Amino acid sequence: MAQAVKRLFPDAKLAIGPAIEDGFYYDFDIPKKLTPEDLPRIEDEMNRIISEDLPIERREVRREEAIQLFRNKSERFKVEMLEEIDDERVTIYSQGEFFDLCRGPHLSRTGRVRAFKLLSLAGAYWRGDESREMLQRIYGTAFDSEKELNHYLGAREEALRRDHRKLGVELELFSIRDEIGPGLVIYHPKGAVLRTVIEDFLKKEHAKRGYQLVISPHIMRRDIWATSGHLQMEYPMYFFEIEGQGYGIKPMNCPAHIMIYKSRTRGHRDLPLRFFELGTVYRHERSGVLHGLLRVRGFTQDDAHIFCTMEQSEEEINNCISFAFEIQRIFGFDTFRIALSTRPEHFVGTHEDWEKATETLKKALESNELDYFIDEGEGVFYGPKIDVKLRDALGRWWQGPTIQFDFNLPRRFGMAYVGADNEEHTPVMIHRTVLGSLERYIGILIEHYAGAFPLWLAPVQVVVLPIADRHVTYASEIVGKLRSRGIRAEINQERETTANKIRKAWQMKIPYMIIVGDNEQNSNTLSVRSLSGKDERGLDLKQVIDDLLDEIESKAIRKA
RNA sequence: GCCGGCGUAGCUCAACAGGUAGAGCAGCGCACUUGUAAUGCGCGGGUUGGGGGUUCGAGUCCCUCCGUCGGCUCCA
Repeated sequence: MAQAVKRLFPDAKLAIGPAIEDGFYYDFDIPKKLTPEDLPRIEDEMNRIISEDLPIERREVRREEAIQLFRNKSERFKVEMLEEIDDERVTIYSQGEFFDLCRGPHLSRTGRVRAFKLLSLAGAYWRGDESREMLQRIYGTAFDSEKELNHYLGAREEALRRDHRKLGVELELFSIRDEIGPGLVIYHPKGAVLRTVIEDFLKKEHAKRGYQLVISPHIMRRDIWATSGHLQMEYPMYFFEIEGQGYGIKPMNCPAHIMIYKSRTRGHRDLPLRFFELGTVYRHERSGVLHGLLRVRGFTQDDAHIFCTMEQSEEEINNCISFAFEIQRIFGFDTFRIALSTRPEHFVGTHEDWEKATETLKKALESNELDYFIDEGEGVFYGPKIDVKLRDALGRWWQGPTIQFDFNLPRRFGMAYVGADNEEHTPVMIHRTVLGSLERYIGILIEHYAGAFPLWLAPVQVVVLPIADRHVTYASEIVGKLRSRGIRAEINQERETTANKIRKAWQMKIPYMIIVGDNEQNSNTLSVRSLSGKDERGLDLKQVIDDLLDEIESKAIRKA
């Protein structure tokens, strides 16, 4: 591709162009601004290069020699890269008039490229550094056969169909509107039901495990954010004044939980203390990063802070880990990728604290026999953390739970407990979530299930469809009975054909349709049609209710 | 925030190279009383994201702001 770009745009300067998970990209500095219309042109040129079937040659040269080579072509990015490479020898691949610095390996000839497609254009900073120049990046992908390429492109379309932003509107779950503001979610009735179901479930599960529910205000004095260190870290917050006093909208819930801890003297027998809050926080995210429910400015975390002794911390973290995975499995996720993030460049606290905390997290992961990888320098400023990524039905990875160690806040807030030795000690603090944020998690669920939620989560579980007006009374009775058993049921009494009512229920991904006409009314039975199209007739209402309740209770996962 | 694309009715989209906006779905009304993925007819609906400019004339061209999409950086 780079060769094609160089042929079409001789002024283009090559930056970097690696292979990525499902394709490749290349960054260029081109005076002309590329538009999507340029992609087919570049593809044409690429096809020409493929049909030329140029041999691809690997050559090993001294670093100095390579620098000279690229300097002659005034490829400043390549020169910059070479100047920072430690190896004395580097490899250069060439094909026809084109050559590039690359570790390899490559195909033997350009004619070996089978199926490829350029996908998109994007801006990208040179070396990913915000302060460096913006380059133009071209994304593409390549496969061994047209078939595989088409399969990949099909998967991309499927992902588009499942896009939670699209489904969120179609299924009337939520919206984000200009008038309200970017990154601010309004939940419509159906979305609010979904969220409430998740919240109630979380509250119950936390109570089971010894967490205490707490609630804290959305705004807190500016000073407390100085104590916590958010101010000094220039955390992206919103600030304002009330009667001359500075306030900030909370971007985290920790200070309030710490205040609850500090509301009385704590002894070692009080610990561990586990405070859980569905805490709505606001963060001033930069406009370019907002993305549907996955990245918003206001969101609710299923947040908890555990205060304990150093000795207790390992067990507490173990429990957090098993809690998180248990819940994730119930929601239908069973494949994970776990990252342990270590000390970042900017941090508070001492080196020793960081090491101790990181070790504890490591030990907890290892004792749970979980595979993980180390994300060097990716910790939060206040402590190292474990991040869990979830794999969805389409094989994509999403940010899920996080468990963060914190030696710093307890010290900053002067927290203490009286130990068995009758001396004051500083407790250890653990921040953790099970889902992450409700907004993001709901977004992930929508995409994972393509909107067809398991019964226990479905905003509308059953829709009752009377065939004609004379069946409405009977249908309403059924709805009433379902509702009295806590089943979320609705009636569609539009004067429409049954086929159309079924189509609408199907579009709304309602798990079950109960259809009643003369046959059912006369025999006091029902017909049940499932979302997947299964059709059963002459059923008994009591039995249907029991079956529905069983399925809800079991939180069974259905295939989307 | 940065680079680029886009912004027409609630939704999906149309309107030749500038000549004062159209369709389907949805909504409303009427008819139909219906048996498992769209019944028919009719009606209403837009100061073309906001503001400014060029022009006799702007949805169309230019500037600017806002939003959004794809990335980068950042992140629950």
